[in-house]
Amino acid sequence: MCVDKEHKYLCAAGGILSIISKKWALLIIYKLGTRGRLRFTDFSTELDTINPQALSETLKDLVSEGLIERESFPEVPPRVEYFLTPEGQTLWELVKPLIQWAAERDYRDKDRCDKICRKKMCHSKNSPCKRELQNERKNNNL
Amino acid sequence: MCVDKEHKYLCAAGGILSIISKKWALLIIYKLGTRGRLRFTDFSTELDTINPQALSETLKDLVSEGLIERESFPEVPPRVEYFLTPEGQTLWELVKPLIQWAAERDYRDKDRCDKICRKKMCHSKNSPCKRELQNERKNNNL
DNA sequence: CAGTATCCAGCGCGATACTG
DNA sequence: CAGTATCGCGCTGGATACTG
Repeated sequence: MCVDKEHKYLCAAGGILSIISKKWALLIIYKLGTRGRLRFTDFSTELDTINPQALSETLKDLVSEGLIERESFPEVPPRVEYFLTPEGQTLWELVKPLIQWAAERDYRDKDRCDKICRKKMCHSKNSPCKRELQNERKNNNL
Repeated sequence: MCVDKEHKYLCAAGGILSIISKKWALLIIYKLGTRGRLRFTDFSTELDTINPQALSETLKDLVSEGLIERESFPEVPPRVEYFLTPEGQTLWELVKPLIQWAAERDYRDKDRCDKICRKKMCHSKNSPCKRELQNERKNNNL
């Protein structure tokens, strides 16, 4: 596998992709990078109603990738915290400028942000974008 | 839309995701970043049998994102070249360290590369990985 | 050569209900 | 609280054939 150096690089890129391309993975890393430790439900509220199923899966993936760590406290009610591993922090340092670059692009082209919002981040029922869209539609149908 | 600064950042991340998460987009940028100008069929051979349909769509997306540019020459047979725009080069500069980081991880953990290869990069019929996998299976069935 | 047209499969993800 | 179980849809991307 990964027969030559070139192909190895492609594999590596593929590996990053398989991590990053999960819809919520980068945002989870973003949140942990800026906020520090977070609990399961923190993500639910922070990430604009990601559903527990997708969240659970993505967290597991990131844990098994060694990018975040899970610490559970033997309390009632249970408490679990997630945080970046050193390796995750390294990734975060690389991802941060990427997000900043993206934010600047959006700033220069305001329509982009809206389009992206609609397409990628506003599927969830109660997201701010979704509500705005629903209002728009209402008004258009009048 | 993008109601507050935080949400704007999430949108930006979503924008990056929508670009990057296309299976072949990063690799196209990688190839253009390292090779310079490339033609349509160059990608087909460079990228281990990506199919023309997916390639065509991804290229269009990247063009409409302003990350790459398409130049067609009025010749017979037709010739078309793709290359990074300045904006695309900026992205490439940000993506490069990401890929290097990924390559180093894979180097430390050899199994990772194999797994990723299988999962993400070896779907196409004639990829080196695919052929190796088929051989493996044959041997196991003996 | 540089694509387009079609058809189809897999799965990522959303919604919802349930549990230790 | 921190998840798991189940179901279903839509989109991405693969294979193949065709065209200016």
